[in-house]
Amino acid sequence: MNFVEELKWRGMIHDMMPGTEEQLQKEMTTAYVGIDPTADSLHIGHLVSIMMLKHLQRAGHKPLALVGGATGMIGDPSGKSQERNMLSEDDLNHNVEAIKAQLKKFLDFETGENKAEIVNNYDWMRDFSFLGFLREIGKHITVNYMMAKDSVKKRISGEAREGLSFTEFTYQLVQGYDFLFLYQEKNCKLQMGGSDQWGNITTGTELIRRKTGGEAFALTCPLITKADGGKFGKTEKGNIWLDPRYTSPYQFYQFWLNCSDADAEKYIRIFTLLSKNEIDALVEEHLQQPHVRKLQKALAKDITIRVHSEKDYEMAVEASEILFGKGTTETLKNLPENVLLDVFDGVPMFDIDAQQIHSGINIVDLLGGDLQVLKSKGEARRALKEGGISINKNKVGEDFTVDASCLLNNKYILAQRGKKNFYLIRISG
RNA sequence: GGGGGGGUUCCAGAGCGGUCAAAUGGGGCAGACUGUAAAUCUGUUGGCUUUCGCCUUCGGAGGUUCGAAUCCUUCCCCCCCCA
Repeated sequence: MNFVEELKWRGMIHDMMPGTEEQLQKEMTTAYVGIDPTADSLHIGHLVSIMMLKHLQRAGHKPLALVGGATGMIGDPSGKSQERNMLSEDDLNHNVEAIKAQLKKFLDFETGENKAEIVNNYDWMRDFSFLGFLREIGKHITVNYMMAKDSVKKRISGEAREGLSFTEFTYQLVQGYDFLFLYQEKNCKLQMGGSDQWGNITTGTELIRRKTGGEAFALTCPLITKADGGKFGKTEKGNIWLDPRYTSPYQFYQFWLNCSDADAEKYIRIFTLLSKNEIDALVEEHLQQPHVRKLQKALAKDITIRVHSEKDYEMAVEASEILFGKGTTETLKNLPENVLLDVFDGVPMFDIDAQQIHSGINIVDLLGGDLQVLKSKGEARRALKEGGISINKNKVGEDFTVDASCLLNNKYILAQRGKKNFYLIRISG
C-alpha cells in the first residue's frame, strides 16, 4: 500500500494538490511538516503531523520536521481570533531542543537514505535582512493573492474583525519561504499539515513556482475533532502532553480510554499503526459489546506504549483497575506502599502534619483548609453536600472526621472528588 | 487629527442610585442513570462563617451620596467610521 492510499483509509487526507500522488510514486520524496515550538513539549495535537511523517517514512520517503523557531516568533493568524503573544528567543531555543528530543521517539533519524531530519527555520531566517526578504521574496507574491487567503480574510472581514497586524499578515510569506528554502536546499517537494495550513502551504508552492518555475505539492489532513464538538486533546486540566512531567502516563492512558465510541474509531486509525484488518476486527468486536470498550483499550494501549513505555502502560492499567474496578477500601489497605505510590504517580500529593491526623481533623478543614486540596472550605462543603467526596473510596459526609484509622500504610489517605479526581494526602513528621 | 461605540463575576451578555454577589445562556464541577461513555434530569458555580451576618468584586484612581456596577471628574485600554 502506498503512502497516499495508507493515509486515505486512515481518514488522514483532507485535501491534496493534483499530482501529489504521482510525485510520491515517481521517486523517493522529501516532505516536511511544521511544528510550532510554543512549549517545551509536544502535545497530542502535534501527534497527527508526526504520524503523517511516520507513514511517510514507512513508505520509503524522507521526512523533515521543521521546528518553527522563526515562525514561532511571529504567530500564525490561521484559526486565531487574536494576535498571540510572542516568545522570547531564549524560550524558543529551549523549546526547540526539547521537541527535538521527543521527535526521536517516533521517527528514525539514524538509518537509510530516508532517515528523518530536523530543521529549524530560525537558522535560515536569522540573517535574512528585511530588505533582502522584500526584494527576493516579497516581490513575487501580490498582496491581492495574500489577501484572498481565508486566514487573512477572516480577520479583515469576518464577524470577529479583530484586525491583524502586518506581522501576522506576513506570516504566510515567511512560511512560504521555508518551503522554497527546503525545496532548493533539500529537494523537498511536499509540505503537509492540518487543513488550516492549506493556505499557508499553497503560498509556498506558488512562491516556488513563480521564483523557480518548479513544482511542489501540498497535502493536508482533516483537523482532528471530537464527536461532541469539543476541542481535541484538551481536558479540563489542559493539554495532554507527551512529556510525563506535564501529563503522567496514567493520565495519558486515561485520556484515550475515555474517548467516545465515535472518536475512538476515528482516532485508532490516525494515531496507531495497527493494520486495516486489525482495526476492522476491533471495530466489529466493539459493535458487539460496546460496554467492554475494547476499541478504547486498544487505542490507549498502543499510544501509551509508543509515547511512554510498556512498563508505563502496565502501571496505568493497574492503577485504572484499582481506581475504577472493584477496588474497595480493603484492596487499598492491602496495597504495598511501593505499588500504591506507583499507582498514584502523577496524582497531586499533599503533606500534612502527623499530629493533626492523630488528633482527628474534620473533613472540611482537611480538604478546604491550609492544604488547599480543594480551593476553599466553601468548595469543600459544597462537594460534601453533593456527595462528591470519598475517603479511601468510601463516600463521606460533612461531619466526617479523619483520624489515624483512615491511614493506608500508616502514611497515606486517598481523597477523591467525583469519580475521576484523586488526591493523595501524606502525613509527615 | 475628527466622530461614534465599548470595557460587568470563567466566557457571552443583562443591569443603569438602594430589593445586586449581580438576570439569562454557555462552560465548569457534582449527583442520579451508565460503559470511568453519550443523551437526559437535578444541584452547584467569589471568600469567611453557615443561622443571622461579614468581607472582596463590575477597566484604574479620585469624588458626589445615608447608600454606586449604576451619577460626576480624570486616566488607561479596545473596536468602528472619516481624514
